[in-house]
Amino acid sequence: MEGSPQIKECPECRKTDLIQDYEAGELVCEHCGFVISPVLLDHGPEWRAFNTEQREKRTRAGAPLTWAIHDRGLSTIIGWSDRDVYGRKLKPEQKAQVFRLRKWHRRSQVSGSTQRNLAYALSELTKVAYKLNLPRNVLETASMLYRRIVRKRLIRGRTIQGVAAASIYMACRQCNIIRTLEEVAKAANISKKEGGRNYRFLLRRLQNKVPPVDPHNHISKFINHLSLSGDTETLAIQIIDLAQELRLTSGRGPAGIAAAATYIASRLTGEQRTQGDIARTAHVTEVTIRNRYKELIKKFSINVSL
DNA sequence: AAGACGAAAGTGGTTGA
DNA sequence: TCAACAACTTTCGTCTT
Repeated sequence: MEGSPQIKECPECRKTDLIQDYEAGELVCEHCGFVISPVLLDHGPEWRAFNTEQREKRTRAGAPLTWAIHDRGLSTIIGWSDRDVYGRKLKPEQKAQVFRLRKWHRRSQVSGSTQRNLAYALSELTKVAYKLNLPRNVLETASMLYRRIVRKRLIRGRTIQGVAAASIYMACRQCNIIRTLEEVAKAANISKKEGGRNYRFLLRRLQNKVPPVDPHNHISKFINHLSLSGDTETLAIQIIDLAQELRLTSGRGPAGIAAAATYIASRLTGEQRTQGDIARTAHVTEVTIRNRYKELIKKFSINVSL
């Protein structure tokens, strides 16, 4: 994997208050809001330490443990050079022994069809997560899900790509990272339809409780994309709060609600964006935004002259 | 001329008999 | 398995700014 150079300061305002926004998959300057890089990779360990004691306890040698590699990243590899630890050449009989060891070591690592399947699937998960700029914990969650699916023998009759995409999507939902089914399906090279089918299947069989998408989670993404101000964001969030209180959100697509709230907020703060612009970032149509926001302003009776 | 509006027909999925 | 249904989309002609 090619390494991206570590960016330390904002190219816009030269400040170093950079924030890693994993939800949007972006590196953002806290000072001026400049989005430095839309591609963000998490190279950190899988744990976090909040004080020195925890740091000491958790720090350890070796790569972080991960669910995303079939043996959890715990492998030790037998080296290929025929020399011992002191760099001396091995005797012929030792050489033969090491050769046999290597052979069986390699065979034992990925053994059996389930293991091979798992290894392939987990690399597939990693690829998809990488394409979608997902944070580490989503990939870990997806990998865990996939392991459960394999254990329950639910793969039969389904493609690895399909199940992998569904796992990723479910993991996103559980971690409150907003990615549409369409985005995930595209990254996994399958159709939205197939992704949806697999996802529903998993939902039924795993009996996972997946919280419905909260419209709030969409807002910051929309605001960023449309380069709107914090005021507008606050306002949009308030609008959604109100809408939820008035029970205007149930049964409606959360993206549509969030888009409508963003639209109203943008008009109220005078930072107008067209319905078309918002529709494109929200992946809904103008008509849906219109329907939602008509409903909203009717019930709100805050008939600000929009 | 661009954007907003709304009617009408179509789509894909859910539900309940 | 099928029909009814709700939410959403697509398309298109009209109105508003």
